[in-house]
Amino acid sequence: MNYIYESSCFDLKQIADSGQCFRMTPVMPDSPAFPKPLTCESTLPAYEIISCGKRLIVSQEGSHIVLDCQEEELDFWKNYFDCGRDYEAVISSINPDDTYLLAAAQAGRGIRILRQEPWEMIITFVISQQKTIPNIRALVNTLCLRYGSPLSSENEASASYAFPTPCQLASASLEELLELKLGYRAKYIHRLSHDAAEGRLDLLSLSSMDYAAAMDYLTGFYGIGKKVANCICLFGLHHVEAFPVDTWIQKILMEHYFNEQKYRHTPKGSLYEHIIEDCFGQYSGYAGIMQQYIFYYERLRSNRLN
DNA sequence: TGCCAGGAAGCCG
DNA sequence: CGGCTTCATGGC
Repeated sequence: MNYIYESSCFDLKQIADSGQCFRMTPVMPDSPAFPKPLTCESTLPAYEIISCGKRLIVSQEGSHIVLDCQEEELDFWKNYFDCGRDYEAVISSINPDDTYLLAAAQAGRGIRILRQEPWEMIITFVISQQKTIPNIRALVNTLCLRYGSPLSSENEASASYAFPTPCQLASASLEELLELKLGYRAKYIHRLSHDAAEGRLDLLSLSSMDYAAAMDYLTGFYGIGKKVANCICLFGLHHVEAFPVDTWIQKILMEHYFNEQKYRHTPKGSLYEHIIEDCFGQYSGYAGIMQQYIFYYERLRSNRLN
């Protein structure tokens, strides 16, 4: 069934390119799942998304977002896209002196911070370390095909697969994971799967924690450092105050927010934290959204969006 | 054209 | 701070 959601701050392609979700699969116009266009001409991007074992076909024509899903799952998907938040207001709150952030938010004004499954985010961002985004996509997809459950479908050949549960992933041996070219991340994934399957990593409890507690909890596990924990918090637990610092963000902070004089006495180890506090602390409680704008913008300008 | 060094949404010991 | 899996990319 098709449902329409209206928003001027929503862009499927920007969301797909924003580096938070690696399972938005473009649906080809020749596919039977491709949505019938509202108007005759525009048949632009359509994507399939699987989350929590649910399936959505989503497409867009201007400010009309077409959600093709079961009626009882509509609220789930609206929540997934963070439809309860006023992104117009977020952008309006940007400090007018910060011209870089203004430009970034303008370029990525259709970005949403998705509410993805915590377990999927844990594994996805453990995989992400020292990998390119296309590479991450391929690896996550492989895990789903190999270990995930197919969703109910007429023909099995074109079935969509859910992200594997902890138990399903734990069924893979370390050698098996190494064959998938996961490299040194294989041992992290192997142990995390067993931790989750056997209850040492308590996903339910994790979901009830606030940002600080979740960071503390997550970084206690093998293979999860501060950066990955922040990504899990931001994209899996919707702690939008989380501000992951990767190599792109480091570059941006140094090029656009660093001041030689101001930080000349700041220890190198805490430099980024200080810059973030000084420049993004004013967006108290939602700085992570600004992080996404600048991350997307820098990659867009570098022509690195694939 | 072919090769190699540097780097990729980092983390562990 | 060195090491780590693999591999697409850019410079020479």
